[in-house]
Amino acid sequence: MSVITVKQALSGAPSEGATVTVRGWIRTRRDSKAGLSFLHVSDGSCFAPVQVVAPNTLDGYADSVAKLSAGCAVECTGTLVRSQGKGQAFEVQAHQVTVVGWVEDPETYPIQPKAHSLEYLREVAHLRPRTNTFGAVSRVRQTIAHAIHHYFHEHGFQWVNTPIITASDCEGAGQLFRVSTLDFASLPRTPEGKIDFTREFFGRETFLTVSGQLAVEAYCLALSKVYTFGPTFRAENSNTTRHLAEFWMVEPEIAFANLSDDADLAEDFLKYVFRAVLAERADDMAFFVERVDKTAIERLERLERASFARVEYSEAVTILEKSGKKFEFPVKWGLDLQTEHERFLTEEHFARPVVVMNYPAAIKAFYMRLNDDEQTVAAMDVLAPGIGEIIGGSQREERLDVLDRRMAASHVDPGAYGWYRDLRRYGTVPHAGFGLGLERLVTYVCGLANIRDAIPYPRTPGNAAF
RNA sequence: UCCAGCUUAGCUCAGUCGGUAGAGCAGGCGGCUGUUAACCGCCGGGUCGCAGGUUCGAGUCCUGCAGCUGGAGCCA
Repeated sequence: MSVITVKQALSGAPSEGATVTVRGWIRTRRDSKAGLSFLHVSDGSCFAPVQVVAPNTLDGYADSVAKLSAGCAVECTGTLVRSQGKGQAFEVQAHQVTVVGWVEDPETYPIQPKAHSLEYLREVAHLRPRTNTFGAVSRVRQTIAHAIHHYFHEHGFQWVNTPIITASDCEGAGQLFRVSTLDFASLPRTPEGKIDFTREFFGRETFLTVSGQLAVEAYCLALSKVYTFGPTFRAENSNTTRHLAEFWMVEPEIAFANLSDDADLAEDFLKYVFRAVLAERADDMAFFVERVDKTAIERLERLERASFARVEYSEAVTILEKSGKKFEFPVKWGLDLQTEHERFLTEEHFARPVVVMNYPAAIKAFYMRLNDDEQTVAAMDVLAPGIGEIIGGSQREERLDVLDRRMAASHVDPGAYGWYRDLRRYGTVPHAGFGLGLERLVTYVCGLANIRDAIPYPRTPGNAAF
Protein backbone atom coordinates (compact mmCIF):
# COMPACT_ATOMS: atom_id res chain seq x y z
CA MET A 1 0.00 0.00 0.00
CA SER A 2 1.31 3.44 -0.87
CA VAL A 3 -0.15 6.82 -0.09
CA ILE A 4 -0.42 8.83 -3.27
CA THR A 5 -1.79 12.23 -4.23
CA VAL A 6 -4.93 12.77 -6.23
CA LYS A 7 -2.72 14.10 -9.01
CA GLN A 8 -0.80 10.83 -9.11
CA ALA A 9 -3.97 8.75 -8.98
CA LEU A 10 -5.49 10.58 -11.94
CA SER A 11 -2.40 9.91 -14.02
CA GLY A 12 -2.42 6.23 -13.12
CA ALA A 13 0.70 6.36 -10.91
CA PRO A 14 2.30 4.28 -9.52
CA SER A 15 0.69 1.67 -11.81
CA GLU A 16 -2.60 0.25 -12.92
CA GLY A 17 -3.75 -2.42 -10.47
CA ALA A 18 -1.64 -1.09 -7.59
CA THR A 19 -3.10 -0.87 -4.12
CA VAL A 20 -3.05 2.79 -3.14
CA THR A 21 -4.31 5.13 -0.45
CA VAL A 22 -5.64 8.61 -1.19
CA ARG A 23 -6.43 11.14 1.52
CA GLY A 24 -8.50 14.24 1.16
CA TRP A 25 -11.85 15.94 1.51
CA ILE A 26 -15.17 14.93 -0.03
CA ARG A 27 -16.46 17.22 -2.76
CA THR A 28 -19.57 15.22 -3.70
CA ARG A 29 -21.10 11.83 -3.05
CA ARG A 30 -23.45 10.12 -5.46
CA ASP A 31 -25.10 6.81 -4.70
CA SER A 32 -26.00 4.25 -7.31
CA LYS A 33 -28.54 1.47 -6.93
CA ALA A 34 -25.99 -0.78 -8.51
CA GLY A 35 -24.69 -0.91 -4.95
CA LEU A 36 -22.03 1.77 -5.25
CA SER A 37 -21.22 5.21 -3.97
CA PHE A 38 -19.12 7.57 -6.04
CA LEU A 39 -16.95 9.81 -3.90
CA HIS A 40 -15.13 12.75 -5.37
CA VAL A 41 -12.08 13.30 -3.19
CA SER A 42 -9.90 16.39 -3.47
CA ASP A 43 -6.51 16.96 -1.83
CA GLY A 44 -5.32 20.16 -3.50
CA SER A 45 -2.58 18.49 -5.54
CA CYS A 46 -4.34 19.37 -8.78
CA PHE A 47 -7.59 20.90 -9.96
CA ALA A 48 -9.61 17.72 -10.43
CA PRO A 49 -10.81 15.42 -7.66
CA VAL A 50 -10.29 11.67 -7.89
CA GLN A 51 -13.31 9.39 -8.06
CA VAL A 52 -13.37 6.71 -5.39
CA VAL A 53 -15.86 3.92 -6.08
CA ALA A 54 -17.11 2.47 -2.80
CA PRO A 55 -19.29 -0.68 -2.96
CA ASN A 56 -21.99 -0.98 -0.30
CA THR A 57 -20.45 -4.27 0.78
CA LEU A 58 -17.63 -2.42 2.55
CA ASP A 59 -17.39 -2.90 6.31
CA GLY A 60 -19.53 -0.29 8.03
CA TYR A 61 -20.75 1.18 4.73
CA ALA A 62 -24.11 2.31 6.11
CA ASP A 63 -22.53 4.26 8.95
CA SER A 64 -19.63 5.73 7.04
CA VAL A 65 -19.74 6.00 3.24
CA ALA A 66 -23.52 6.37 3.05
CA LYS A 67 -23.39 9.38 5.37
CA LEU A 68 -20.53 11.27 3.77
CA SER A 69 -21.24 14.84 2.73
CA ALA A 70 -19.22 17.68 1.27
CA GLY A 71 -16.22 18.58 3.42
CA CYS A 72 -15.72 15.28 5.25
CA ALA A 73 -12.09 14.13 5.53
CA VAL A 74 -11.46 10.58 4.35
CA GLU A 75 -8.70 8.08 3.80
CA CYS A 76 -9.49 5.64 1.02
CA THR A 77 -7.52 2.51 0.21
CA GLY A 78 -8.21 0.51 -2.91
CA THR A 79 -7.08 -0.58 -6.34
CA LEU A 80 -6.07 1.99 -8.92
CA VAL A 81 -8.06 1.03 -12.03
CA ARG A 82 -9.01 2.47 -15.40
CA SER A 83 -12.38 4.15 -15.02
CA GLN A 84 -15.48 2.50 -16.45
CA GLY A 85 -17.17 5.89 -16.54
CA LYS A 86 -16.46 9.02 -18.52
CA GLY A 87 -14.75 12.05 -17.08
CA GLN A 88 -11.57 10.51 -15.71
CA ALA A 89 -8.98 8.04 -16.90
CA PHE A 90 -8.33 6.40 -13.54
CA GLU A 91 -10.27 5.92 -10.34
CA VAL A 92 -9.85 4.08 -7.06
CA GLN A 93 -11.91 0.93 -6.46
CA ALA A 94 -12.15 1.12 -2.68
CA HIS A 95 -11.44 -1.73 -0.28
CA GLN A 96 -11.68 0.49 2.74
CA VAL A 97 -12.96 4.00 3.41
CA THR A 98 -12.06 5.54 6.75
CA VAL A 99 -13.79 8.72 7.81
CA VAL A 100 -11.05 10.76 9.47
CA GLY A 101 -13.18 13.82 10.20
CA TRP A 102 -16.93 14.28 9.90
CA VAL A 103 -18.73 17.49 9.01
CA GLU A 104 -20.63 18.30 12.16
CA ASP A 105 -23.79 19.60 10.49
CA PRO A 106 -23.93 19.08 6.72
CA GLU A 107 -26.83 21.48 6.37
CA THR A 108 -24.81 24.44 7.57
CA TYR A 109 -21.44 23.51 6.06
CA PRO A 110 -20.57 26.78 4.34
CA ILE A 111 -19.07 25.27 1.18
CA GLN A 112 -21.59 23.56 -1.04
CA PRO A 113 -21.06 21.93 -4.41
CA LYS A 114 -22.40 24.95 -6.23
CA ALA A 115 -21.36 28.40 -7.31
CA HIS A 116 -20.82 30.70 -4.37
CA SER A 117 -20.22 34.40 -4.73
CA LEU A 118 -16.66 35.52 -4.08
CA GLU A 119 -18.02 38.07 -1.60
CA TYR A 120 -19.62 35.32 0.43
CA LEU A 121 -16.48 33.20 0.33
CA ARG A 122 -14.46 36.08 1.80
CA GLU A 123 -16.61 35.70 4.89
CA VAL A 124 -15.50 32.08 5.20
CA ALA A 125 -11.85 32.63 4.33
CA HIS A 126 -10.81 29.62 6.40
CA LEU A 127 -12.92 27.28 4.28
CA ARG A 128 -12.73 28.88 0.86
CA PRO A 129 -9.51 27.02 -0.09
CA ARG A 130 -11.79 23.99 -0.41
CA THR A 131 -13.51 25.51 -3.42
CA ASN A 132 -12.44 25.05 -7.02
CA THR A 133 -11.69 28.74 -7.39
CA PHE A 134 -9.49 29.19 -4.35
CA GLY A 135 -7.73 25.89 -4.81
CA ALA A 136 -6.84 27.04 -8.31
CA VAL A 137 -5.77 30.51 -7.15
CA SER A 138 -3.55 28.95 -4.48
CA ARG A 139 -1.80 26.69 -6.93
CA VAL A 140 -1.30 29.51 -9.45
CA ARG A 141 0.05 31.73 -6.68
CA GLN A 142 2.50 28.99 -5.71
CA THR A 143 3.63 28.59 -9.32
CA ILE A 144 4.10 32.35 -9.64
CA ALA A 145 6.05 32.61 -6.38
CA HIS A 146 8.24 29.71 -7.37
CA ALA A 147 8.78 31.11 -10.86
CA ILE A 148 9.85 34.43 -9.35
CA HIS A 149 12.50 32.80 -7.21
CA HIS A 150 13.53 30.53 -10.04
CA TYR A 151 13.89 33.36 -12.53
CA PHE A 152 16.12 35.34 -10.23
CA HIS A 153 18.15 32.34 -9.18
CA GLU A 154 18.75 31.41 -12.82
CA HIS A 155 19.86 34.97 -13.56
CA GLY A 156 22.33 35.20 -10.69
CA PHE A 157 20.25 37.31 -8.30
CA GLN A 158 20.50 36.90 -4.55
CA TRP A 159 17.39 36.98 -2.39
CA VAL A 160 17.98 39.53 0.37
CA ASN A 161 15.69 39.39 3.39
CA THR A 162 15.29 43.03 4.27
CA PRO A 163 13.66 43.79 7.61
CA ILE A 164 9.92 43.85 8.23
CA ILE A 165 10.35 46.28 11.11
CA THR A 166 11.89 49.56 10.10
CA ALA A 167 12.90 52.73 11.86
CA SER A 168 12.75 55.08 8.92
CA ASP A 169 9.53 57.02 9.14
CA CYS A 170 9.34 57.92 5.46
CA GLU A 171 10.73 55.08 3.40
CA GLY A 172 8.79 56.40 0.54
CA ALA A 173 5.21 57.29 0.14
CA GLY A 174 2.57 55.57 2.18
CA GLN A 175 1.16 55.60 5.69
CA LEU A 176 2.94 53.27 8.08
CA PHE A 177 1.70 50.88 10.72
CA ARG A 178 3.32 51.62 14.05
CA VAL A 179 5.13 48.83 15.89
CA SER A 180 5.05 49.50 19.60
CA THR A 181 5.42 47.75 22.93
CA LEU A 182 4.48 50.82 24.96
CA ASP A 183 1.55 50.60 27.37
CA PHE A 184 -1.09 52.72 25.66
CA ALA A 185 -2.96 53.10 28.94
CA SER A 186 -0.01 54.98 30.47
CA LEU A 187 2.39 56.26 27.86
CA PRO A 188 5.87 57.30 29.07
CA ARG A 189 6.43 61.04 28.70
CA THR A 190 9.45 63.24 28.26
CA PRO A 191 9.86 66.24 30.58
CA GLU A 192 8.30 68.31 27.78
CA GLY A 193 5.23 66.10 27.92
CA LYS A 194 5.79 64.38 24.58
CA ILE A 195 5.70 60.61 24.19
CA ASP A 196 9.08 59.19 25.20
CA PHE A 197 9.91 56.85 22.34
CA THR A 198 13.28 55.99 23.86
CA ARG A 199 11.26 53.66 26.06
CA GLU A 200 10.17 51.67 23.02
CA PHE A 201 11.46 48.13 22.57
CA PHE A 202 13.97 49.30 19.96
CA GLY A 203 14.71 52.54 21.79
CA ARG A 204 13.02 54.52 19.02
CA GLU A 205 9.86 54.70 16.95
CA THR A 206 9.43 51.73 14.64
CA PHE A 207 7.03 50.78 11.87
CA LEU A 208 6.19 47.97 9.50
CA THR A 209 8.02 48.29 6.22
CA VAL A 210 6.34 49.82 3.18
CA SER A 211 9.21 48.75 0.92
CA GLY A 212 12.50 46.91 1.15
CA GLN A 213 13.98 48.98 -1.64
CA LEU A 214 16.23 51.36 0.26
CA ALA A 215 17.66 48.54 2.35
CA VAL A 216 18.19 46.28 -0.64
CA GLU A 217 20.08 49.02 -2.50
CA ALA A 218 22.93 48.51 -0.04
CA TYR A 219 23.18 44.84 -0.98
CA CYS A 220 22.86 45.70 -4.64
CA LEU A 221 25.97 47.86 -4.33
CA ALA A 222 27.91 44.81 -3.21
CA LEU A 223 26.25 41.77 -4.77
CA SER A 224 25.25 43.44 -8.07
CA LYS A 225 21.96 41.60 -8.63
CA VAL A 226 19.58 41.22 -5.70
CA TYR A 227 15.89 41.13 -4.89
CA THR A 228 13.55 41.24 -1.95
CA PHE A 229 10.39 39.17 -1.77
CA GLY A 230 8.30 39.46 1.34
CA PRO A 231 5.37 41.04 3.09
CA THR A 232 4.81 44.76 2.84
CA PHE A 233 2.42 46.97 4.77
CA ARG A 234 0.56 50.13 3.87
CA ALA A 235 -1.82 51.81 6.31
CA GLU A 236 -3.58 53.70 3.52
CA ASN A 237 -7.34 53.90 3.77
CA SER A 238 -7.71 52.41 0.31
CA ASN A 239 -10.96 50.65 -0.51
CA THR A 240 -10.43 49.33 -3.99
CA THR A 241 -10.22 46.07 -5.89
CA ARG A 242 -6.44 46.39 -6.17
CA HIS A 243 -5.20 47.50 -2.73
CA LEU A 244 -4.36 45.52 0.37
CA ALA A 245 -2.99 46.76 3.69
CA GLU A 246 -0.71 43.69 3.78
CA PHE A 247 0.66 42.30 0.56
CA TRP A 248 3.73 40.61 -0.85
CA MET A 249 6.14 42.57 -2.96
CA VAL A 250 9.02 41.61 -5.22
CA GLU A 251 11.74 44.23 -5.60
CA PRO A 252 14.74 43.44 -7.79
CA GLU A 253 17.66 45.86 -7.83
CA ILE A 254 20.49 45.77 -10.38
CA ALA A 255 23.86 47.56 -10.31
CA PHE A 256 25.61 49.17 -13.27
CA ALA A 257 22.18 49.56 -14.84
CA ASN A 258 19.97 52.33 -16.16
CA LEU A 259 16.23 52.72 -16.67
CA SER A 260 16.28 50.95 -20.00
CA ASP A 261 17.97 47.92 -18.40
CA ASP A 262 15.32 48.06 -15.69
CA ALA A 263 12.50 47.98 -18.25
CA ASP A 264 14.19 45.10 -20.08
CA LEU A 265 14.34 43.16 -16.82
CA ALA A 266 10.69 43.87 -15.98
CA GLU A 267 9.53 42.64 -19.38
CA ASP A 268 11.70 39.52 -19.46
CA PHE A 269 10.74 38.68 -15.89
CA LEU A 270 6.99 39.03 -16.42
CA LYS A 271 7.09 36.92 -19.56
CA TYR A 272 8.97 34.20 -17.71
CA VAL A 273 6.31 34.10 -15.02
CA PHE A 274 3.52 33.96 -17.60
CA ARG A 275 5.25 31.07 -19.39
CA ALA A 276 5.62 29.17 -16.12
CA VAL A 277 1.92 29.50 -15.32
CA LEU A 278 0.88 28.38 -18.79
CA ALA A 279 3.19 25.37 -18.61
CA GLU A 280 2.51 24.25 -15.04
CA ARG A 281 -1.11 25.19 -14.33
CA ALA A 282 -3.00 24.37 -17.49
CA ASP A 283 -5.76 22.69 -15.47
CA ASP A 284 -6.36 25.67 -13.20
CA MET A 285 -6.11 28.17 -16.03
CA ALA A 286 -8.71 26.17 -18.00
CA PHE A 287 -11.04 26.53 -15.02
CA PHE A 288 -10.50 30.31 -14.91
CA VAL A 289 -11.35 30.48 -18.61
CA GLU A 290 -14.54 28.52 -17.98
CA ARG A 291 -15.78 30.24 -14.83
CA VAL A 292 -13.90 33.45 -14.15
CA ASP A 293 -12.48 35.12 -17.26
CA LYS A 294 -12.85 33.68 -20.76
CA THR A 295 -9.68 35.41 -21.93
CA ALA A 296 -7.37 34.30 -19.10
CA ILE A 297 -5.24 31.93 -21.16
CA GLU A 298 -5.18 33.80 -24.45
CA ARG A 299 -4.21 36.97 -22.60
CA LEU A 300 -1.17 35.29 -21.06
CA GLU A 301 -0.23 33.75 -24.40
CA ARG A 302 -0.51 37.11 -26.12
CA LEU A 303 1.51 38.94 -23.46
CA GLU A 304 4.17 36.28 -23.51
CA ARG A 305 4.65 36.84 -27.26
CA ALA A 306 4.09 40.58 -27.68
CA SER A 307 6.81 43.09 -26.93
CA PHE A 308 5.80 45.71 -24.41
CA ALA A 309 5.28 49.20 -25.80
CA ARG A 310 7.60 51.86 -24.42
CA VAL A 311 6.66 55.48 -24.32
CA GLU A 312 8.04 58.63 -22.74
CA TYR A 313 5.75 60.31 -20.24
CA SER A 314 5.84 63.45 -22.38
CA GLU A 315 4.85 61.43 -25.43
CA ALA A 316 2.06 59.74 -23.45
CA VAL A 317 0.66 63.15 -22.54
CA THR A 318 0.71 64.15 -26.23
CA ILE A 319 -1.07 60.91 -27.19
CA LEU A 320 -3.74 61.57 -24.58
CA GLU A 321 -4.17 65.19 -25.66
CA LYS A 322 -4.55 64.19 -29.32
CA SER A 323 -6.80 61.22 -28.58
CA GLY A 324 -9.97 63.27 -28.79
CA LYS A 325 -11.22 61.35 -25.77
CA LYS A 326 -13.03 63.20 -23.04
CA PHE A 327 -11.37 62.48 -19.74
CA GLU A 328 -12.79 63.30 -16.35
CA PHE A 329 -9.39 64.47 -15.11
CA PRO A 330 -7.19 66.97 -16.96
CA VAL A 331 -4.26 65.86 -19.08
CA LYS A 332 -1.34 68.24 -18.80
CA TRP A 333 2.42 67.89 -18.67
CA GLY A 334 3.38 67.89 -15.01
CA LEU A 335 0.27 66.15 -13.72
CA ASP A 336 0.28 62.46 -12.84
CA LEU A 337 -1.58 60.08 -15.11
CA GLN A 338 -4.96 59.07 -13.75
CA THR A 339 -6.39 55.57 -13.88
CA GLU A 340 -8.56 56.52 -16.87
CA HIS A 341 -5.49 57.79 -18.74
CA GLU A 342 -3.50 54.66 -18.02
CA ARG A 343 -6.41 52.52 -19.14
CA PHE A 344 -6.68 54.39 -22.42
CA LEU A 345 -2.99 53.96 -23.15
CA THR A 346 -2.72 50.27 -22.36
CA GLU A 347 -6.20 49.09 -23.36
CA GLU A 348 -7.06 51.26 -26.35
CA HIS A 349 -4.09 53.09 -27.83
CA PHE A 350 -1.43 50.36 -27.53
CA ALA A 351 -3.67 47.40 -26.66
CA ARG A 352 -0.78 45.68 -24.87
CA PRO A 353 1.42 46.33 -21.84
CA VAL A 354 3.04 49.73 -21.88
CA VAL A 355 6.10 51.00 -20.05
CA VAL A 356 5.74 54.73 -19.41
CA MET A 357 9.13 56.29 -18.69
CA ASN A 358 10.65 59.51 -17.42
CA TYR A 359 8.02 61.26 -15.35
CA PRO A 360 8.11 64.85 -14.10
CA ALA A 361 10.43 65.06 -11.12
CA ALA A 362 7.92 66.96 -9.01
CA ILE A 363 5.47 64.07 -8.80
CA LYS A 364 7.99 61.31 -8.03
CA ALA A 365 10.05 60.19 -5.03
CA PHE A 366 13.34 61.75 -4.00
CA TYR A 367 15.47 58.67 -4.72
CA MET A 368 14.65 58.57 -8.44
CA ARG A 369 17.45 59.72 -10.72
CA LEU A 370 17.19 63.23 -12.10
CA ASN A 371 17.53 63.29 -15.89
CA ASP A 372 19.78 65.73 -17.75
CA ASP A 373 16.78 67.92 -18.60
CA GLU A 374 16.48 68.60 -14.85
CA GLN A 375 12.71 68.32 -15.32
CA THR A 376 12.13 64.59 -15.31
CA VAL A 377 13.32 61.56 -13.36
CA ALA A 378 14.18 58.11 -14.63
CA ALA A 379 10.98 56.48 -13.35
CA MET A 380 8.81 53.90 -15.07
CA ASP A 381 5.40 52.35 -14.64
CA VAL A 382 4.46 49.12 -16.35
CA LEU A 383 0.78 49.30 -17.22
CA ALA A 384 -1.18 46.21 -18.19
CA PRO A 385 -4.60 46.08 -19.86
CA GLY A 386 -7.32 45.37 -17.37
CA ILE A 387 -5.39 46.01 -14.19
CA GLY A 388 -3.37 49.18 -14.69
CA GLU A 389 -0.09 49.67 -12.88
CA ILE A 390 1.48 46.32 -12.19
CA ILE A 391 5.08 47.46 -11.73
CA GLY A 392 6.60 50.75 -10.61
CA GLY A 393 10.33 51.29 -10.82
CA SER A 394 13.17 53.70 -11.40
CA GLN A 395 16.84 54.27 -11.85
CA ARG A 396 18.11 55.48 -8.48
CA GLU A 397 19.90 58.76 -7.89
CA GLU A 398 23.52 57.69 -7.42
CA ARG A 399 25.06 61.22 -7.25
CA LEU A 400 25.30 62.45 -3.68
CA ASP A 401 24.96 66.16 -4.45
CA VAL A 402 21.88 65.63 -6.59
CA LEU A 403 20.37 63.26 -4.00
CA ASP A 404 20.85 65.86 -1.29
CA ARG A 405 19.13 68.48 -3.42
CA ARG A 406 16.22 66.14 -4.11
CA MET A 407 15.89 65.24 -0.43
CA ALA A 408 15.80 68.90 0.52
CA ALA A 409 13.17 69.62 -2.11
CA SER A 410 11.08 66.72 -0.79
CA HIS A 411 11.56 67.80 2.84
CA VAL A 412 13.28 64.53 3.70
CA ASP A 413 15.61 64.74 6.68
CA PRO A 414 19.12 63.72 5.45
CA GLY A 415 20.04 62.89 9.03
CA ALA A 416 17.67 59.94 9.01
CA TYR A 417 19.31 58.62 5.84
CA GLY A 418 22.98 58.70 6.78
CA TRP A 419 23.46 55.10 5.74
CA TYR A 420 21.61 55.65 2.48
CA ARG A 421 23.83 58.65 1.67
CA ASP A 422 26.90 56.53 2.53
CA LEU A 423 26.12 54.31 -0.44
CA ARG A 424 26.69 57.37 -2.63
CA ARG A 425 29.89 58.23 -0.82
CA TYR A 426 31.55 54.83 -1.05
CA GLY A 427 31.79 53.38 -4.53
CA THR A 428 28.49 54.57 -5.92
CA VAL A 429 27.30 53.23 -9.27
CA PRO A 430 24.22 53.72 -11.41
CA HIS A 431 21.59 51.22 -10.36
CA ALA A 432 17.90 50.61 -10.87
CA GLY A 433 15.04 48.44 -9.73
CA PHE A 434 11.31 48.03 -9.53
CA GLY A 435 8.50 46.83 -7.29
CA LEU A 436 5.90 44.27 -8.27
CA GLY A 437 2.87 43.47 -6.15
CA LEU A 438 2.51 39.69 -6.03
CA GLU A 439 -1.24 39.83 -5.50
CA ARG A 440 -1.71 42.19 -8.44
CA LEU A 441 0.12 39.69 -10.59
CA VAL A 442 -1.97 36.79 -9.26
CA THR A 443 -5.15 38.80 -9.81
CA TYR A 444 -4.10 39.57 -13.33
CA VAL A 445 -3.00 36.06 -14.27
CA CYS A 446 -6.16 34.44 -12.92
CA GLY A 447 -8.48 37.08 -14.35
CA LEU A 448 -9.89 37.87 -10.91
CA ALA A 449 -11.84 41.08 -10.36
CA ASN A 450 -10.73 41.71 -6.77
CA ILE A 451 -7.26 41.50 -5.23
CA ARG A 452 -8.82 40.24 -2.00
CA ASP A 453 -9.26 36.90 -3.70
CA ALA A 454 -5.57 36.63 -4.61
CA ILE A 455 -4.28 36.29 -1.02
CA PRO A 456 -5.41 33.74 1.59
CA TYR A 457 -6.43 36.18 4.31
CA PRO A 458 -6.86 39.69 2.91
CA ARG A 459 -6.19 42.66 5.18
CA THR A 460 -8.09 45.79 4.21
CA PRO A 461 -9.34 48.80 6.18
CA GLY A 462 -11.71 47.50 8.83
CA ASN A 463 -11.02 43.86 8.09
CA ALA A 464 -8.44 41.66 9.80
CA ALA A 465 -10.69 38.72 10.63
CA PHE A 466 -9.14 35.25 10.53
C1' U B 1 -11.77 59.51 2.74
C1' C B 2 -15.55 60.90 -1.31
C1' C B 3 -19.63 59.15 -4.70
C1' A B 4 -23.12 55.24 -5.96
C1' G B 5 -25.52 50.63 -5.22
C1' C B 6 -26.84 46.46 -2.31
C1' U B 7 -28.59 43.80 2.47
C1' U B 8 -35.15 38.52 2.00
C1' A B 9 -34.16 30.59 4.10
C1' G B 10 -27.48 27.51 5.24
C1' C B 11 -26.18 29.48 -0.19
C1' U B 12 -27.89 32.04 -5.05
C1' C B 13 -31.93 34.96 -5.91
C1' A B 14 -37.45 36.47 -7.09
C1' G B 15 -41.09 39.26 -4.50
C1' U B 16 -45.74 43.61 -9.40
C1' C B 17 -49.54 49.13 -7.31
C1' G B 18 -48.02 49.08 0.22
C1' G B 19 -52.28 43.99 1.89
C1' U B 20 -48.32 39.60 6.69
C1' A B 21 -43.02 35.15 2.13
C1' G B 22 -41.47 32.21 -2.89
C1' A B 23 -38.05 29.27 -6.29
C1' G B 24 -33.48 26.68 -7.25
C1' C B 25 -29.42 24.59 -4.71
C1' A B 26 -27.99 22.52 0.11
C1' G B 27 -30.23 19.19 4.27
C1' G B 28 -33.79 14.81 5.70
C1' C B 29 -36.90 10.73 3.68
C1' G B 30 -38.30 7.76 -0.63
C1' G B 31 -37.65 6.35 -5.99
C1' C B 32 -34.23 5.65 -10.17
C1' U B 33 -29.39 5.28 -12.21
C1' G B 34 -21.37 3.20 -13.45
C1' U B 35 -22.78 8.12 -11.54
C1' U B 36 -20.00 13.07 -13.18
C1' A B 37 -22.00 20.29 -9.41
C1' A B 38 -26.97 13.48 -11.79
C1' C B 39 -32.37 13.03 -12.14
C1' C B 40 -37.84 12.53 -10.02
C1' G B 41 -41.29 13.04 -5.63
C1' C B 42 -42.26 14.55 -0.56
C1' C B 43 -40.73 17.18 4.02
C1' G B 44 -38.38 20.57 7.47
C1' G B 45 -36.26 25.47 7.08
C1' G B 46 -37.52 33.13 7.69
C1' U B 47 -36.93 38.71 13.92
C1' C B 48 -37.06 40.35 5.26
C1' G B 49 -29.30 44.03 8.23
C1' C B 50 -30.43 47.34 12.83
C1' A B 51 -33.25 51.59 14.97
C1' G B 52 -36.94 55.04 14.22
C1' G B 53 -40.95 57.31 11.10
C1' U B 54 -45.40 57.57 7.58
C1' U B 55 -49.82 54.33 7.14
C1' C B 56 -55.71 50.90 9.06
C1' G B 57 -51.55 47.91 7.24
C1' A B 58 -44.31 48.20 5.43
C1' G B 59 -39.88 43.07 2.58
C1' U B 60 -41.96 47.27 -0.43
C1' C B 61 -42.22 54.41 1.08
C1' C B 62 -39.04 58.11 4.30
C1' U B 63 -34.79 59.16 7.90
C1' G B 64 -30.53 57.57 10.57
C1' C B 65 -26.90 53.78 11.56
C1' A B 66 -24.07 49.34 10.37
C1' G B 67 -21.99 45.92 7.01
C1' C B 68 -20.78 44.62 2.11
C1' U B 69 -19.84 45.72 -3.07
C1' G B 70 -18.43 48.88 -7.16
C1' G B 71 -16.13 53.55 -8.89
C1' A B 72 -12.56 57.62 -7.49
C1' G B 73 -8.19 59.26 -4.80
C1' C B 74 -3.42 57.03 -2.98
C1' C B 75 -0.34 53.19 -4.90
C1' A B 76 2.33 47.66 -5.86
